[in-house]
Amino acid sequence: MNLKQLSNILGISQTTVSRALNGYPEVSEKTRALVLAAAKKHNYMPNTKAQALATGKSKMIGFVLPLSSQHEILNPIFGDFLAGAAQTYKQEGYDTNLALTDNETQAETYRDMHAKGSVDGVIVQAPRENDERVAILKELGLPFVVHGRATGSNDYHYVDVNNTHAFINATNFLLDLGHKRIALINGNEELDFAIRRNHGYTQALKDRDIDIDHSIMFNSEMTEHFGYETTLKLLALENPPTAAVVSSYALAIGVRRALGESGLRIGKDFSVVIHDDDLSYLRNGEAQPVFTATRSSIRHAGQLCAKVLLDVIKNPSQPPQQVILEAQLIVGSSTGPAPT
Amino acid sequence: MNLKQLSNILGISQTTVSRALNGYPEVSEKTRALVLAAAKKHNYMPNTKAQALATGKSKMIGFVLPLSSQHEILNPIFGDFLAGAAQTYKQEGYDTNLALTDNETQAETYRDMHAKGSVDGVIVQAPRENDERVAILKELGLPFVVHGRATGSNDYHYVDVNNTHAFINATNFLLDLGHKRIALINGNEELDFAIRRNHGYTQALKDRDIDIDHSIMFNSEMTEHFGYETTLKLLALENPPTAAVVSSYALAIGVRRALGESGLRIGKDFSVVIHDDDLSYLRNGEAQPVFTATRSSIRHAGQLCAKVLLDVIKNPSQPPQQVILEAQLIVGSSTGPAPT
DNA sequence: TGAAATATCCAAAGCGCTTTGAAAAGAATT
DNA sequence: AATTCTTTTCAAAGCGCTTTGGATATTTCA
Repeated sequence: MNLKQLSNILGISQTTVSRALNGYPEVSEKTRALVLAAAKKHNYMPNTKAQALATGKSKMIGFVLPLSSQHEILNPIFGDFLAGAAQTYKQEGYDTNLALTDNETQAETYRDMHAKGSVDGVIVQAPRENDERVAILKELGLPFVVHGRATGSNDYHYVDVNNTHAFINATNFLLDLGHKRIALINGNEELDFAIRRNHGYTQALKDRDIDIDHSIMFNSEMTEHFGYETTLKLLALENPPTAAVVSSYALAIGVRRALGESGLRIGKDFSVVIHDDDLSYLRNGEAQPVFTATRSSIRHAGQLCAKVLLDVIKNPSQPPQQVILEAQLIVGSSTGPAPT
Repeated sequence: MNLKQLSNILGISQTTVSRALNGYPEVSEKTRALVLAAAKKHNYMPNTKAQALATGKSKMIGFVLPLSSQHEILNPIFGDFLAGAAQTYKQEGYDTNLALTDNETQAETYRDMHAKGSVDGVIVQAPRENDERVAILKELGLPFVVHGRATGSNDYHYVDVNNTHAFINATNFLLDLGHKRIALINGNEELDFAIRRNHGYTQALKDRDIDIDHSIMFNSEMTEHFGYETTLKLLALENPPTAAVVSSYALAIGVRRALGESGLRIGKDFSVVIHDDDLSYLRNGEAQPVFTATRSSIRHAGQLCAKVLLDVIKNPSQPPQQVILEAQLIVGSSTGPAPT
């Protein structure tokens, strides 16, 4: 069933049917009702391709998924973020288009998407220092918003968590419990959020005149395995830390495993504060949090990103919208006073 | 840059340019080379919408994500599956279209996608008993393949793991270690795979003349929390089991937490065999598996589903392609002889 | 009642591509 | 050299929609 057929059935021109469907005022309420009823009856829906071609808007938002760096992106974070974002798009009639690439051709993918006219806007994930994607998207004039921040320029739209502040808080929380030697287990240090978390951690220590010990600061892929291995290393030190700030729930699972195998009780012999993205699948407890954490819902971030992007699509030449979310400190059972 | 502009630049008709680009034989190699060079130079890519409209093929595969049932779908499994599938599509020039819906209108969403002409085929996830989606898609004539199986009819394309066999193996492994009382912690019992796993488990017990005790069989959402709670319940029984077969890694993390808090050593005091989807993000160990598991890569399943779907799109009226994958039993450190 | 204003509708063009059917050019055959 | 057969190219139609500009019907006002 297409427009032509529907208008034939109704004995009305395509123009009028189209207008009736799209809510234009120059059509009487009587015929509009007729049209709407017929459309529903015959289950008519406008062909999106034809619509896109005629209007010049594709009504699609693009996501680019890098394939090679599996751990960083292809993770539960992505799913939750996407769910939040897509949900928001949907309300405005936008669809979601996924494009996979290897890391090298990622920027190229944005260029292609634009050339092919398949999206009206895109979201940039996991920005790095001076991320080239930002430059390219600006050059193309394709609306975009960054989830996170790309250190370097600052004139673009983004939604980010205040990572620095979150990790200052996390570290302070442990310091207040009397911990003096606190490790950091963090994400890959090319990524902006990891850099900021490193900063927050060191900042908090400096503020209490505690020397930074780089041998208990770790940056890598945020896997369970890395959390596990790192914790074993830490415990094997001659002067092991009594606590750690850990950048994700997945890492923390590895930390807990290592502690368990070493016979240490979490929250008693060793304290852990994590950053909790509040993933719907991997919840940090239900009513009661398990790990003490700085929590910030990634799904909510997805919703905000989407909202901003839709706004930017509507009105492209507006000043940068920059949203900073504050993580909330929640206390679980993974922290306790420093052992004496 | 569009076809018209490009052909103007070249001084060649649109027809010839289009043919040159699409590899048709009725164009000389000389002009083809010219066209290709110019296209690359001006970064020309055909507008997908126009192409789709002209050809009647959208070159898009649809995924429907139910929103309300967060745990079951919006999880790492989905990400990995999608990555595998999308990777395969991409090789054939297909894009991925994501549609979110609440659970109730899920079938409706497939209908809409088809009416709007936005996809050439779809994948059905997490089938239930006599899943209505299968019926609808057949009625629409929209190519589809099911990931998993929808008990009931059997004349459709699917890719599935041999869940029954996997759980027979898992249970037997524990039985061989001398465990007599083995719990089952499994997914929601409306889902086909959970039903089959239940069958496999009971089958193995029956084969050894062990009575089925429904009070140590659990079906629900496969969350860490459910794993944790269930294990605490099991340990509180007057006659607690000495082992469990667990349907996912996430569940098993909860099981391990409960064991740890109860002072039980996993693989010594209590054995656990899991089903491991080999997720790229949540790996069950690296070189050495942590949990003893029946492993079957969900990403691989995604690739296979995609391959089948592309094949079906090309040749819609073929006999059902039905792929059954066998899970591989891998031995980790979560299992040991039954305590005496 | 007639002119002006307004409300309703429609025919046709155009979005950027593919593809048919025909024409032009070149090669092969007599 | 004239004819036939291939190869190469092109003009134009069509995919299903939106939208412009104009036509027709209806209402309003003098």
